[in-house]
Amino acid sequence: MSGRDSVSPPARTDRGRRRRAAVLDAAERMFVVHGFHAVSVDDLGAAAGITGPGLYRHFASKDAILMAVLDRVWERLAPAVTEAEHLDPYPALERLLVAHLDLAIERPAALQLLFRELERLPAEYRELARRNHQRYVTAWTTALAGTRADLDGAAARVIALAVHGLLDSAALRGDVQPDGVTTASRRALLEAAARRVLAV
Amino acid sequence: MSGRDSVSPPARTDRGRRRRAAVLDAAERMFVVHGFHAVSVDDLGAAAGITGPGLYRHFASKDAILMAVLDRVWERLAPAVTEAEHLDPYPALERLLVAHLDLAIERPAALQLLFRELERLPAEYRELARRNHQRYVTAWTTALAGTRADLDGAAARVIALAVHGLLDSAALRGDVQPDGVTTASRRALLEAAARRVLAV
DNA sequence: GGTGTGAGTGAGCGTTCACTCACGTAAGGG
DNA sequence: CCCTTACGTGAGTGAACGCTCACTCACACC
Repeated sequence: MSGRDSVSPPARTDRGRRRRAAVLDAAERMFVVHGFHAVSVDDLGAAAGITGPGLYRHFASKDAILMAVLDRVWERLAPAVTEAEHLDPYPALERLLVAHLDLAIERPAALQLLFRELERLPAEYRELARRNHQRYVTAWTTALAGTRADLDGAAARVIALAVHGLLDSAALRGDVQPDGVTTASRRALLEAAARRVLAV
Repeated sequence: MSGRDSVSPPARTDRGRRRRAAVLDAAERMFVVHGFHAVSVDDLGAAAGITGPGLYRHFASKDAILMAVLDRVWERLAPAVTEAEHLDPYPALERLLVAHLDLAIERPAALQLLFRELERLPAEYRELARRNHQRYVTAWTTALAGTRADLDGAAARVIALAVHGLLDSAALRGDVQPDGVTTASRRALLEAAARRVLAV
């Protein structure tokens, strides 16, 4: 992800940039809640304040909107991954945990979206997205296996994915269906739960 | 869930029953992996050995197939919930954990399907499904709050949902994208992780 | 004040989808 | 052996979808 041109005409004005961001915000939320196929371009446009076809001034296709959403998620994660790859296992794990927790609280389940809609992306992009996701999981697995002598690589991978599921889905459900828990205390609860699983 | 007639003509022959089960198996897997909207009735039929329209001999609609899948999941869970509601907190939590773990290993993420596709179900059925799901979460929350003095109800609910996410998504990813971990050891890893979060 | 450009609209095209219908077939009880 | 009935097919229908197109509007800049 990240970088493909031809995906959308670059925004040239402030208004264009704001609209583009509004579309991505709406798309991220709606894709997560309803699924990509269930959201029509008319729905998307309406949620962003324009008509459906108006989207095509900002994005080349409906697929391109999904790709842009995933790009934006990855851009939030990439720095932590790069740092983690150059750190010792323990600080690496800390860095990754904080990054994922931040993202899960701020953009609930955007990562789940990546996994869920992967199959329907254009083939070339899908490979790129898969590689990035694998890089992310590998960073977690390496950091975890390096801090827990009782886990081999395969087991560490299972645990890493379990932690992702823990963070993503709990954050998502709290977001979609408010449950009277403040963001701060949800964050604290999820961090504590994740740390128990990771044993750090 | 469970119980609605008019959803499908009742199967009258053995062949009919086998076909119905085959359709549900295929639907559960495909809906989880690709999402309800991305799976056409022709796809579903083909996966079950018949043509798309042939499905309408066994189910009243595509929605009815989804409902039947969810019914089947709930039937697996309902006994544990009923039992848990009449047990002390600790044995109740054990019972629920084992039931969810079994389901997560055997039918990965079928419960996630419930949550994911809830929005698009017919309204009356959606309410029923929501109530059942809430009953399930409430059983977890009650059992957890009763065994952990440090958690109030809202916090226990967050933790319960976190455990569900942990179990469901890790089991799903292991199923969709095999990772060289045996079912038995995945189960053991997930059980241990869940117990750490629950502190039991 | 005309002119070029980015942003947005409304109508409509081609395709895909869920679903219907008329018809064929195979199996099992009388 | 036939006749009923559940099962399955192939062709077809209406609706919804993604997307294109012709056009309008607002605003910058010479």
